[in-house]
Amino acid sequence: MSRSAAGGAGGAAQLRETEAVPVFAALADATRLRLLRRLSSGESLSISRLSEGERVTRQAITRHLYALGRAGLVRHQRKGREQVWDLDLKRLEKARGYLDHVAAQWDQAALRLKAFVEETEK
Amino acid sequence: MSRSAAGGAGGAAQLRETEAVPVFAALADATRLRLLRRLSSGESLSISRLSEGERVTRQAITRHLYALGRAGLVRHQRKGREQVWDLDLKRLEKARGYLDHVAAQWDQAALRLKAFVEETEK
DNA sequence: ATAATACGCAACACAACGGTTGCACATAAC
DNA sequence: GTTATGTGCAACCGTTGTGTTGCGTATTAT
Repeated sequence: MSRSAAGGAGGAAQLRETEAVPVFAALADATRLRLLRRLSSGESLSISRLSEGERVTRQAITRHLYALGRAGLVRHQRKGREQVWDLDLKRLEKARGYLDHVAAQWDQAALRLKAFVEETEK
Repeated sequence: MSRSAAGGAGGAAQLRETEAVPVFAALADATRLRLLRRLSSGESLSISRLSEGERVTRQAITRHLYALGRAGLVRHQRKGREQVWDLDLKRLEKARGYLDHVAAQWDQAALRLKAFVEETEK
């Protein structure tokens, strides 16, 4: 275990949670998680390329990509007749903060629960 | 930063991602995040208690709690005329694994992207 | 016994989500 | 110039999610 920052001074906790919602929503889909994973290779990929192997239409993939984009996880860029997508590292790092924050919250909960049990068993 | 475990041997990645979906879906709501936070105190809370301060009806809260329950994050228990809810620590730890997994994936993506840039700038 | 509290169930409304199809348009490729 | 490829746009549809209201039932308090 051991998590340092994130849950520390719980000042901005409230605000962070609301900010985290769109991120979690974006991650709540298997197709989108796959897209993110493919983009994690570091290679920019076009919509058609990203549609290969998926069982849904290109249009569906396009929508998923924009969904990820709205959450700030990916960006796109025109390249000839193609539209290529990349991870947005800056925002991604911020999003990671949300994950860490929630994880830290759960760690603290675990500690508190253990304390509860110990006190009860006294 | 620096993250060690969690994403380590990325063998079960595919499987984990699908398992993670319901968890992320459960976290993709401000009300549910608040409920989780309140339950993180370690104290078992009834539906009525958890409804206090929220701007939606008790029924809405009930549904949110069951949504969290379906994702395996919380459990409930009958106590007289009340139904009290707790965090499900065991499952919670597993869910934390999902968060760490995704976070680790992003870290690796960052490294790959840096490598990409360096190679391009040669 | 009566009243207050805590909850369960069911029906309903509405918006959001995920996916599809059909077609138009722009850019490469030949 | 023609053809093939990659996208964009819009309409449409079924499902799921979120919230409500109304009412019934169980438990606790007085």
